[in-house]
Amino acid sequence: MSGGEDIVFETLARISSSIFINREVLRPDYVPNTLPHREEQIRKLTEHLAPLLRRERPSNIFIYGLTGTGKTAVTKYVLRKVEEFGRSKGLTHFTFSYTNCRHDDTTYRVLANIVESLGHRVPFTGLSTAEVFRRFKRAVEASGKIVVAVLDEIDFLIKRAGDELLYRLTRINDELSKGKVSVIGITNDVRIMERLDPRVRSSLGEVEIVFPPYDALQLTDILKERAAKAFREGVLEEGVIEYCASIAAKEHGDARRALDLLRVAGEIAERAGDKRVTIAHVRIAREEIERDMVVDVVRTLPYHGKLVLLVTALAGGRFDSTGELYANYREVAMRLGIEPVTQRRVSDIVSELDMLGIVTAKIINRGRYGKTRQIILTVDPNTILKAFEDDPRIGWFIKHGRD
DNA sequence: CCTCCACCGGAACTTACGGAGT
DNA sequence: ACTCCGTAAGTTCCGGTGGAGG
Repeated sequence: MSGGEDIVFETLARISSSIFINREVLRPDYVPNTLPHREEQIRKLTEHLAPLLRRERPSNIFIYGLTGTGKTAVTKYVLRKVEEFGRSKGLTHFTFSYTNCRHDDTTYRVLANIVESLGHRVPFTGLSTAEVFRRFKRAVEASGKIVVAVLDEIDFLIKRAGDELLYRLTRINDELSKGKVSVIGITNDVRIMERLDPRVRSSLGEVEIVFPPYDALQLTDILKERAAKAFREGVLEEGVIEYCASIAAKEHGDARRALDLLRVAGEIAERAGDKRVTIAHVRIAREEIERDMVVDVVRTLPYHGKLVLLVTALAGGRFDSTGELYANYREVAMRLGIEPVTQRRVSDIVSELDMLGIVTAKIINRGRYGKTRQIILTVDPNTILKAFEDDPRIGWFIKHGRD
């Protein structure tokens, strides 16, 4: 037992001293103290929140930008600073609430989350939405504060639940005698506004802030700054940062991707006991991230989603029409003795896989020969097949079932 | 310039299920 | 114990639609 303890301590000491000083600064939810190339967005957001200090309700704000362009980081950063500033002046009449609508994509859960951030408990199911809304109003009035509700990835909420909640949130100030509500909506879907009721659109779009993607040079700046805090001096081989930045720049300037690559590359070097992080480590990291993503998607997918993915991988990762995919899918489902779902449902599953980024589904028009979607895997088909090995039925099928 | 294919994608509905309030 | 409600997966029905071929 004492021997085991020694091994643990020795291992920890060895590992903790090799590569990283603090790897947390490379994690996607870390909010750094400086955000390079986002000065304009920070200034704009701060200006529009400034009325809080005069006890006025800020305008509703809409924030656009692709994934990994710093929307969430900038918002959290500014909110934190405003809060600090307010507290230093002894101001307590406003409060922020942050909800990620990817996880809470229903009216009920968003409201419940805001209410909880105001310090009241809401059961996670069982009440009617109307009841939760009443509790929300009561909570705001009881606090008497200006509540700024941040709805991150708001497109998930709109797609699943429509814009009714937003409509009510933007109009709730008329119904409140004490307290006020402002909304900050964050989205990476530029066209989501088109789906909204015109009244919601105009009131939510009072202020718009756009986050353009980073280019490779800007990504390099960001990585350098974080790397200085994350890694011990001199462990990064020449060109590693630039390599991560160039990969991420090709994928729509996603800073999260770049940071992930750098962190995982460091972890791989660490596990291997290497003294420096090299470009070879980054290449391995890229594969490992892809593998983890696939395993994760495969695990959480509904059953027929798995089948669709399997069929696509078996076909070499590509279908030129939904009809072709569906025919193959039916075939495999029958052979597994599973009742196939309708083509309509498969069409939705393809959209879901597209959103997860594991396939791209491009609409193509073939004139007389109709309009359909071309489905292409974004990852190696073998990675998918490997990820299915643990599944009892599908794993068996891959090994023995096909001829 | 119009047609018409092979789908796309919105909407309303069903079924099964699990939790809350009373 | 019973009712009400939300969620998730799936179905049925159906009105669009971009562009190659006539």
